[in-house]
Amino acid sequence: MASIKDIAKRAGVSISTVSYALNGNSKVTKETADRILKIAEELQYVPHAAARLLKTKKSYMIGIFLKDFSGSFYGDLLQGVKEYLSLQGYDLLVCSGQRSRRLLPEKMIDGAIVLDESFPTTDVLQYADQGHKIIVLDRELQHPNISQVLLDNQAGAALAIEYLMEQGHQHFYIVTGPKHTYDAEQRLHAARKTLTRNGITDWVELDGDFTKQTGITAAEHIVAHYTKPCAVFCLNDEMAAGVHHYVKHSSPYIIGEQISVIGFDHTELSQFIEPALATIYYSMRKWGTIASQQLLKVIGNETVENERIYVSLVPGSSVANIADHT
Amino acid sequence: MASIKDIAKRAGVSISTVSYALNGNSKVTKETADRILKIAEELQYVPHAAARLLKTKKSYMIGIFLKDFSGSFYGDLLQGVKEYLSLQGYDLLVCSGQRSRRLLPEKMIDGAIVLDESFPTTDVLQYADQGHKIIVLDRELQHPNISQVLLDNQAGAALAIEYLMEQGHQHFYIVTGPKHTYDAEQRLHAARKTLTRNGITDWVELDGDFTKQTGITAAEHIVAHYTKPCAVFCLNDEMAAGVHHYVKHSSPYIIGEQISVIGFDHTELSQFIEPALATIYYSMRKWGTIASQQLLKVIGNETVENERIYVSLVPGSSVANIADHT
DNA sequence: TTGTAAGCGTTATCAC
DNA sequence: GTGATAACGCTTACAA
Repeated sequence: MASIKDIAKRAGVSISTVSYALNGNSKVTKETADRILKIAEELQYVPHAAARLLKTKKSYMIGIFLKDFSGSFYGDLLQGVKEYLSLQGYDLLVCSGQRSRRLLPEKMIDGAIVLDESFPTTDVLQYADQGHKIIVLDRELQHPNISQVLLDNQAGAALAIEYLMEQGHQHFYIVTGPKHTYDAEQRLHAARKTLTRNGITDWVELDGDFTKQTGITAAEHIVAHYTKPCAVFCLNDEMAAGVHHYVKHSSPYIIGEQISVIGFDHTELSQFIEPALATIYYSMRKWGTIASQQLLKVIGNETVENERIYVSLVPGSSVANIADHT
Repeated sequence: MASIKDIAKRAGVSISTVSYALNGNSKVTKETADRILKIAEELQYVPHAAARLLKTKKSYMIGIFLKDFSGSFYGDLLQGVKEYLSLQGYDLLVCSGQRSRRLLPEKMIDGAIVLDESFPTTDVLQYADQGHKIIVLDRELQHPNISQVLLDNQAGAALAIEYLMEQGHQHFYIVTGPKHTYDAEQRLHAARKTLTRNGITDWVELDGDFTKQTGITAAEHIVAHYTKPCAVFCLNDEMAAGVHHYVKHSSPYIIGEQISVIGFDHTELSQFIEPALATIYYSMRKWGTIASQQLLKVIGNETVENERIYVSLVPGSSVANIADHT
């Protein structure tokens, strides 16, 4: 494990000269620099990241904190983050779990992107107070060292409900998401508001937690109490897939006829199932790109505005048009 | 940003006493230790990871290197790795891309798990030569610092082909995977061998690269040349989903009747589509767990045997039983 | 039981 | 242009 000291010895120069040469400092003559570089090559020299970091206080690594690694949910988001950071000379570390959160205060990473509701807000704020730069994707926080890049959940939920109404629906179910998570709460809030604003009172809320299983459980209830055509707004696609599956295989009803379903997130799954799931689309990749842009700006001490990721409706035959039937 | 120096000053002791207290060394009296701990708390002291690493040469971080973050493919694998490592006091960093590969030689991580065919074998070997510990999930390598945990692709492919034959099939397609990737090559090799061993010569290989799109392209070919019932072995589920989709929506044929399909990997998708996709199952989570167990053993300088992850057949109605028709 | 001091591998500020 | 040397924050003999 060669260090600059070894190189210095071999080249017959001092370690500072080696350091300069390695970092392309023009102080050192091209000749000695070349000689040093060659020796470094021979010795398979690799700088010791921790030592450099200790001195420079810049790791050029960014951490993104996720609740877990499950599902295909984050693939494109990560891809977006990674590509942008890579372009800017930063590395991405994907982290999950309590322990890894210490990477930020321990200064292993230059900044963090948080999409993990189990990451306590008090900790986020404390780190920010200590001068660490953070982008939050899952909560609203006002702090000079924190910036937000949030989904426009409210618009999405409104779009979903309005679409169902346009198709003639009047009887609704909402399958909710995990408590105390930003996206789920926002979606639920906007769905209620949109229904109410349109004078609709006939809706039932069923508990969900964004898993397929709770979609199935919700569907059991809906099927058991079925009396008339209804529309189900699942606060994410995964639950919508659960509803879809149960209705299709364990009920006499047909998705897109008696029972309509719409989801949220436009996951790959939603486009595979049949009939195709109506859902709310947004670009995961863009979300990631913008979040990382913001983070690097914050790190560079630029002031940034909070950003919002816009969403759009993807119609699907999982929603019946019953406008004529009313 | 408090350091042990600040704590020492405040507590009126030396930095070594602080260090001892912080690390629970019994040398220091409970009283002073408590006092120091309390001050550390007040000052919101967090150790500087790089400084500690520089001295101890142990980061207690493990890196797993993936080709990309796409798809839901790795979720359970990562979960398995993370959980085991966490139990053992290690942190997991999920990495992708060239730059991050330097984490290993730069000693930021104590070991690596590689599942990324674009990670050059020469680099892997070089790092191993330099004393770094590595587990490979995607190639066969003999080196004291490297251990392998490989899927039993050959058994899986044989199971798939045998299943198709049991169901009476005699006319085959194989949709292949990306060139030069271990899993794809192994699967293809075993499929050919199994067919040949059973005296079957009627099969056609169509190029694929594990994406849905190449499944669709393959399906176009199969449909265009359709003359008699046939069975398609896709070397992964994603392509099988592509075949499935195309046949279902853009051909007069029916999956599980004229055209049978079997995949590999037992992805979530495979169980959502209809008719359910026959496929080859293995536990991603177990793969991850075993890989991380092996890695920690290698790091602890234990010698380990290479491991294999076993697979099993998951029948599905995507495969027709045409035994009676022959 | 506590303090002193060396050292981990770099970078960076000075002299020379 | 090059070389000592201090410093980054921590651990750990060794001394007191």
